[in-house]
Amino acid sequence: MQEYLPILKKSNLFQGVTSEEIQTMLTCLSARLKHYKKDEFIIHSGDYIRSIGMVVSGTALIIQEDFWGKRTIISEVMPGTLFAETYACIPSSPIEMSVLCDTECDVIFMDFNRIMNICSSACNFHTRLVQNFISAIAKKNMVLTKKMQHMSKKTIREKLLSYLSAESIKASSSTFDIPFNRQQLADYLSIDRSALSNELSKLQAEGIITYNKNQFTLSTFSG
Amino acid sequence: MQEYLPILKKSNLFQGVTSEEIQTMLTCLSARLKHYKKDEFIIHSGDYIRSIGMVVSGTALIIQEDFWGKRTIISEVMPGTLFAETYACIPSSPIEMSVLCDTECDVIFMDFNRIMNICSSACNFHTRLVQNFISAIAKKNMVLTKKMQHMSKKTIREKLLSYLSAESIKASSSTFDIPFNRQQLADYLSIDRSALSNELSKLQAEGIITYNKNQFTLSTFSG
DNA sequence: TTCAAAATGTTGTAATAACAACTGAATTGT
DNA sequence: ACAATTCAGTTGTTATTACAACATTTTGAA
Repeated sequence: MQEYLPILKKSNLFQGVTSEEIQTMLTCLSARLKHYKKDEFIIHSGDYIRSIGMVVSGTALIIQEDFWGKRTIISEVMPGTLFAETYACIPSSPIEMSVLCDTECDVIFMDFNRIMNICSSACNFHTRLVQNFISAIAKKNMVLTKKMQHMSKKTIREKLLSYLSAESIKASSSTFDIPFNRQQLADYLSIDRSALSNELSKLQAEGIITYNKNQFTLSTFSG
Repeated sequence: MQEYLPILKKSNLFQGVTSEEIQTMLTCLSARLKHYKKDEFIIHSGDYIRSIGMVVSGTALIIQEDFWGKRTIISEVMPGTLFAETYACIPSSPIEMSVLCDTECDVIFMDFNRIMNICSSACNFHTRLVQNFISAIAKKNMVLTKKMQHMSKKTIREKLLSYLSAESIKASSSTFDIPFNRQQLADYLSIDRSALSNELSKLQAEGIITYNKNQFTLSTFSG
């Protein structure tokens, strides 16, 4: 498993932990490495999850199948990223999505109970691990909540203003840069790109915002 | 603080912990009780959060103010419910919402670091507390992810089928009950109620679903 | 049982969005 | 510098949605 230490070290879970400490931890957690072929399932929808997984080589896809068998790609899992961690925290709920290898993959599994139950053998960095883990879940939570606030608005205009307002507040300035290009922003808000461009133009024409490329400015007074 | 033990006992955080154990824990966590008047702020947007709060009497509102000062109610906090817990996990991010008393409120605050750092004085139920806490955050995460999957669909029909499909899979049956009335379902999916009713009628006319009150059945073959 | 209120369904219309097709600007690689 | 490609904005058309107003059904209390 040592060959993957550089990736582990960069991961959110092991942030701030040295390579040596990681090695101790992996033993302490009885982490196990498993290899998967392309198109192989790592997790099937309906499984009860007791371990968290981290892809350390290759990429996997989180997919969901609806009642009629139609598949939707929820997200892509890159090396260093955890998956199934939410369901590992709630052992009584079966997972409602599948994890499928997009390429050959190597995955490290760590038992959730071992993560949570501080080991008696005095693994000093365990507390740090638990905090990183909680932090990762909390961050995901934050990202989802924020997105939800924009998405729950009914019109493109409202969605946009909600998003831009949040970015402005985050930047503590009425002028700020956004991290998306137009297509990405449209995807993020689940709207059409051209409709987005169109609405931005209108907002600018009405003097509510001004923008240039990815830099936006909100007007203090709209009238 | 003893007067609130019944509420604490029923809360997610202290689930499965006896009243005596809770009292020990509260001491171990140096929990403190604070009283607020109606319309008083418990948390201001921009604050850095180090404690999680639990309302034990009264109700509070989670609100957000946008760039132009327009307020939106995000949710209501009832007795026994935690708030600000996500931000407590990420001390470097200021909170982006405010918590405002809707009525007079009593709130118990517990220091996040004390929750996370297992006390040396051998408080046996601490591990349980941490697990409950993580479970609460993970559940919120699950709820948000699920809702997001429906909301990210573009048409009412797609949103509805996504929701109904998920409920069907959860129930492991093509026939199932939903926990919402029409208005609540419309609010949940951020769509208009009459448009929702209308689309349900069409789906039934096309033989894709059948329903009666809150019981729905999905058709295996749509053609 | 009867009545009022609440919940659900229906219809038409105006507003809004998606989509397609296109233009022009900006960016990139050679 | 040039061509190729990506990115952003514009326009017109069609599809979808919100909204209002009303009809019907269900519910619950008197």
